[in-house]
Amino acid sequence: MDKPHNTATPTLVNPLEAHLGYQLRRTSALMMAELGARLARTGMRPAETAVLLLIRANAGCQQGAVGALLGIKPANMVPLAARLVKQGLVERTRADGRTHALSLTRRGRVRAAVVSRLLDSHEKAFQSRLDRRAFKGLLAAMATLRK
Amino acid sequence: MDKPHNTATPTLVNPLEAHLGYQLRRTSALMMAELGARLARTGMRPAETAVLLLIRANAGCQQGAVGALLGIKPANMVPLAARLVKQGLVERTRADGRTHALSLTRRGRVRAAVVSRLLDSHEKAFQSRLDRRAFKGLLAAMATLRK
DNA sequence: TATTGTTATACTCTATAACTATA
DNA sequence: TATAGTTATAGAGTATAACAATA
Repeated sequence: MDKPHNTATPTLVNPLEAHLGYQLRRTSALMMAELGARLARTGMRPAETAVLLLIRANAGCQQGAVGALLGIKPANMVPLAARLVKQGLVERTRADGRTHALSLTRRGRVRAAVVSRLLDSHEKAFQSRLDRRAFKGLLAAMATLRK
Repeated sequence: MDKPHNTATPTLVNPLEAHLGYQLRRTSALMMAELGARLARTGMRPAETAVLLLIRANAGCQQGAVGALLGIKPANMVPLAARLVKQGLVERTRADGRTHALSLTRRGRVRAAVVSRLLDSHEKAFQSRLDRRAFKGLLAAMATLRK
């Protein structure tokens, strides 16, 4: 009974296995990593992408409204929006003295089309692992958890 | 047709609504925030909690094995484990010249019992919003997405 | 006075590269 | 030569508090 190199790592018990919070975090992290890899060649971050697509769908919207919908705090929207403006993707026009209306520039529309396709194929890669029923159930369950 | 104060924020269209990646991220963030609030009074972070409970369930395990199971890179395990040791919750014993075996100290076991209860009530608060079928379906769907 | 946006700053988690020591 | 762990550093996202300007 000698004990040689102890080559295989012993399989550990994971007490978090059946926890929603843990599984949501791991699954979300996996998808975010995959998305990040796809977005890398555009130089855009996931958060910037979300904001860009939201502005495309809501031309003239306010910065704060975008943040509220995506769960991004006003203080964190500032540098995020500034980067998009700096890249020439988003245009800010003064709506009144304290509000900025956001719209895509021509270049922003081109970029949005690109990232939209990237995002769609990313989503499809994961959705295709689930049948329609499981997919709908997953979205419904998450909506219930958030309500 | 005058335009008064434009009081209500116009409801925006969210083109990410039906995206798994987006919903997983939002739902995960919600649960993490709730967990963070519960853990606040213990002074522990979510990641530390996960490691602590994993060590409790696998006394004598290696640092690298814990990281591998939780998806934490070796470089990031170092300060995390060091903090647990520093707090007197985890004990490192030299297994061979290059491996550390991790176990809970007496104080670590007490702490683990506390955070375990906190985690259970956190989980229960969310699981109770779903019926058993939806809960099982949710876990199964996430397992499929990760496989 | 309430709302919109801003600045500054800190925290948590993650990522990479280069390194040491041991098997 | 491969493995376990480490150091240093950067990045992404989020949080809070204090503030200015405007309605």
